[in-house]
Amino acid sequence: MTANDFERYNPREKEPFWQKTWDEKETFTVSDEIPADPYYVLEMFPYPSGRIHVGHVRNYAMGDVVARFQRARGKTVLHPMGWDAFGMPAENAAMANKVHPREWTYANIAAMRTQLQSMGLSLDWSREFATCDEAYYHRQQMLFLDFLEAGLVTRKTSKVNWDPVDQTVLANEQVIDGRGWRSGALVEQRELTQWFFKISDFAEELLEAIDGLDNWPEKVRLMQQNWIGRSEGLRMLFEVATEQSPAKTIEVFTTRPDTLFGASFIALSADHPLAAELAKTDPALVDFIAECHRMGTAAETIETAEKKGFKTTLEVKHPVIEGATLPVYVANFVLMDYGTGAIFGCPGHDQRDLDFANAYGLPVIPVILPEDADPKSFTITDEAYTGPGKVFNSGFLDGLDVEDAKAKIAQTLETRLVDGKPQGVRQTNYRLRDWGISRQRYWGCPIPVIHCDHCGVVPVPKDQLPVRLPEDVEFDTPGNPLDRHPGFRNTTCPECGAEARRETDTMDTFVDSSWYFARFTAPGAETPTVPALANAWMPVDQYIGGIEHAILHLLYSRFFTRAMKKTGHIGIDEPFKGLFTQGMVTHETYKDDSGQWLAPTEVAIEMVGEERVARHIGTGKPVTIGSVEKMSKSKRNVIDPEDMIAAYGADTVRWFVLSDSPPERDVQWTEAGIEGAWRYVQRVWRLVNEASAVLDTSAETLDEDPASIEMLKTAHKAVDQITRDIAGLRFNRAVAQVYELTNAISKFLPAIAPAPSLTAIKALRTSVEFLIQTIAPMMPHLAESCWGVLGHDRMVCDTPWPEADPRYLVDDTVVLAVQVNGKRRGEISVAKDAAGPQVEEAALALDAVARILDGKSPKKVIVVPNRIVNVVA
RNA sequence: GCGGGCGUGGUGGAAUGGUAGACACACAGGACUUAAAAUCCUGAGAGGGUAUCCUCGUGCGGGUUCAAGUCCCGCCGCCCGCACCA
Repeated sequence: MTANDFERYNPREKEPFWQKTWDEKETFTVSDEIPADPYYVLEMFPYPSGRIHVGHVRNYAMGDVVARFQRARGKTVLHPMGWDAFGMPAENAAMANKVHPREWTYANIAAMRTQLQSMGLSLDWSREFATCDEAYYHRQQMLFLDFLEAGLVTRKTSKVNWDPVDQTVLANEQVIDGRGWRSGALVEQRELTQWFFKISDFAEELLEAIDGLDNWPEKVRLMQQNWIGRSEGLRMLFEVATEQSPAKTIEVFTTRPDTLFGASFIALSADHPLAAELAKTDPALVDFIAECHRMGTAAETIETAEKKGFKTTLEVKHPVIEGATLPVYVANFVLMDYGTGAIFGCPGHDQRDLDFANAYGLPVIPVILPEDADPKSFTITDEAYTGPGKVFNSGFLDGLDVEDAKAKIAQTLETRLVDGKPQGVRQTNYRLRDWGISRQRYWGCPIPVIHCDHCGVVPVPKDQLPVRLPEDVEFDTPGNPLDRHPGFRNTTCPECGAEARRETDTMDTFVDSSWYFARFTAPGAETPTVPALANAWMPVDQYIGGIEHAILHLLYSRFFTRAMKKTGHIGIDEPFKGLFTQGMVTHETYKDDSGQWLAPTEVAIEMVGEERVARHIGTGKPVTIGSVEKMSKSKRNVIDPEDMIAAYGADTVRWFVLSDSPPERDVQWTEAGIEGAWRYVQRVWRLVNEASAVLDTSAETLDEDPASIEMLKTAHKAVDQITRDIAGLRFNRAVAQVYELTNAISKFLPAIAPAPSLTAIKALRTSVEFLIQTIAPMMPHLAESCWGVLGHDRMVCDTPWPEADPRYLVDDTVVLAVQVNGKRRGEISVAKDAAGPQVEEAALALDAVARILDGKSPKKVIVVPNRIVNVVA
C-alpha cells in the first residue's frame, strides 16, 4: 500500500458532519447548574457588520483553542457568543438604503452567525443574545435605574460636535478635517446637558486594583494607569492685581509648583467662567472664544491645534516674587475639565507653555538645572527641560531638588491666606473624567427617565420597563428620530400624572458591552444577572480581544462590574482575570482613479520589474496602492474568509491564522501560506492512515530499540512544550512544535513499517495519538476524523489532554557551544551536569580553540552548566 | 501633541543575557510520472574560498558585559489609543 491509496481528506464532507454531531450531542452546551470546575473563555463579541473578516477568524480561532484545551483538561467550559448590536452603522445604513436598523442588524447577525458556525467553534449557542434584543436592553435599563438610585449616575453639561447645517450631533469619526462628513459644514462645539456614570469616584480604586491584574499584559496595565492619570499637585490661588476685575483670585492646579519662580503667564480655558465674564465687556475676547469653539471636541484635535491665546486686561500678583505680576491669557490648549480650568505657564519646563511663550514673546526663565549644566550659561530656546535637577533662579527654593522644592513651596503657600483662604492646598488629581453616556441617536438603549416640569427628572418605574424603541421611525432627516417622535416623546409623569417628556437620548454602546459577559452566565434571567451563577462563573478566566480596546472598553467594564456589585447584581470587582490582546489584522488599501476605495477582491496585482502595479479586475483601469491599515469597512480593505473556508475548509484556515504570527503582534494579511496549511492537513490525514495500517499489524518481538525510545522522547517533549505554549497562548510556537513532532513521526514510520516490534508499535501509537490530541484544539474536525481512524469510539474533544511523562523529558548528554571571545568556534558533547573543569578541558581540547589560543593559556574560561562555554583569550 | 507598542533572511517568524535564523511559506535542483498535480530527497542570511573555513550580519548611532536580537542612552520608521467608531 502506498500513500496514494488513501482518499484525500475532504473537509467539505467531514466538517459539516462533525459540526452536526457536536450540535446534536450538545457537546458544548453548559447547564444552568452551578459548575463544579468552571473555566470561562470569552472573545470580545463582534459588531454585526454583516460579514466576518479575518480579524474575527483570528480572534475566535484563538479563543476556541483555549476553550477546547481547557475542556480537554477537565474544566467545565463556558464559551458563549453574542452581538454588540447597537450603534451608528445601522442608522447610517437606514439613511443610505431605507432599511430599518432592526431589520438590517438582525439580517447581519444571521449572516455572520452562519459564517461563524462554519468555523466549527466550540460555542454554547444556546446562550446567544444581541444587545439590541429587547430582553437585553430591558435588563440594562434596570441596571441604569439601580445605578441612579445608588448615586452612581449624574447629569451635567458637556461638549459635543455640532453640525450647524445638519443640525445634529456628530461623533468624532464623523468630523473630518474640522467639517461634518455629510454636510461639509465647519463643526462647532456645543454644550448639552447629558447623563454620566460617575466613574471618577472610582479612580483611585480602579488604579490600585491594576496591581492585582497579574494575568493582564503589562502594556495594558500601563495604558490604564496613564489613562486614569493620578497626579499629586497643588491647587493655588493667584491674587488679581488689576483693580477692574470680576474676580479677586484665579485658582490654578499645577503638578509642578517647584517651577513657580519660572512662571511667566496665567492661562484660562476658553470655557472658564472668568473668561466668559471678561468677554461681556470685550468683543474681541468674544470672537476669540468663538474661534476656540469652532473646532471638534476630540482631544487630538485640540492638542495638535496651533497654540493660541488672547491677552486679557487682567494681571495677577506673583505669589513669591515681590512686586512682580503675570499677564492673564485665555488659551485654546487649556482644558476646562481638568484641574481648575486654569494654569500658570512655566515655559522653561513644559513644552506647551514654551510653544505658547515663544509665540507671544513671553519670558522663558529656567528654574531647574540639569545635573551637568552651568547655571550661568543654561538657556532654553525650543525645547523645554522636563528632567530632574536642582532648583535655581528661585529664591528660597534654590539648591533643592525637584521633589523637595515641591514640598517646600506647598508648605509655604498652605500657611498663607489669600482672600481668607489658604493660598495653596495639596490635591490629588485624576485625568479620568466621568463617563458621558448620552447619545442623541435612535439605535441604542433608551435611557429610562422622564422629564416633568413639576417633579424634575423622574425614573421610569421598574414595572413600566422596558422603554421600547418605537418601530415607526424615519431617517429622512439628520438628527435623532426619537426626538421628533411624538408617540415616544410625549408621556405622563409617573409621579404627578402631568404631561411630561420622555428622555430621547439613548445610551453609549460601551454600556452594552460593559456587562454582557455577566449576562452570559444567565442569559434568560428576568433580572440582569443571577448572582449565584454570575459569581460561580466570573471573573472571565481568559478574555481575548483586540489591543484597540485596551483602555475604554476594559476600563468601563471594570467600573461597571463594581457598580453592579454595589447594586447587588454580582459579588466581584474585576470582570477579567486573564486578558490577552491580539494584534490587528491589517491590509493594503486601494483607490481607483476617481478616489473611491476598492476591495482587495476587485484588484489584480502584478509585478512590473521591481514594482507592484495594481489594476481594477473589471475595468482594467489603474489602481493606486495605498497604506497598510487596520481592516475596516469604511476603507474596504477587509478580507472575507468565506471563500477561503469554502475552498480549504475551516481547519486549514484556523491552522493558517494560528500558525504564523505571534498572536499579540499585528499581521499584514496575505494568503501566501494557505496552500502550505492545506497540504499539512492532507499530510496528517495520510500519516494517520499509514500509521493505522502499521498499528494493525501483529508483532511479536519486543526490542528496546533506540529509535523507538527516541520517538517516545520526541513525542513527550512535544506534548510538554505544546501544553505550555497553548496555556501561554503562544499558538505559533505550539504549531512549530506540532510540525517537529509530525516530521519525527514521518521519519520513524517508514523506518519501522516493514517489520515493527511491539515497542515500535507502542511508540508509534503514542506519538500519533499525541499528535492528534494536540492538534485537536486547532483543527478539531480533522482531529475527530483521524481519531476515528485510530480506532476510538469516543470523540477526541471528550478525551482528556495527554500528559507528558517526565522520564522522557531529560537527556543524558548535552551539546554545548564553545565560544572564544564570544564567537562560536565549535561545540562539545558532554554528560548532562558535567563538572566545570571537565567541560573546560573538553572545550580547550578543540582544534579551533587551540588554534586561536596559539599556545597561550586563556585569561579566563566561563562555563555556564548545560549551556555554553566561553574562552576569554 | 500626549500615552502605549513594534522593527530579525525573499516572506511569516524562533531564540530563560549564552550556538541568531528553530518551524513554516516561497524559491531552486533532483527522484517518481508519457506529462502535470500530489509526494519524497537535497540546497539556501550576505560576501569570499575547491574545501576544512574566514569576514560581516537582528532599523540607525553609542554604551554595559566574558557574552547583547535580548539590558541602558539617543535617534529613525511603522502601528494602536486619545473619552460620540466599535
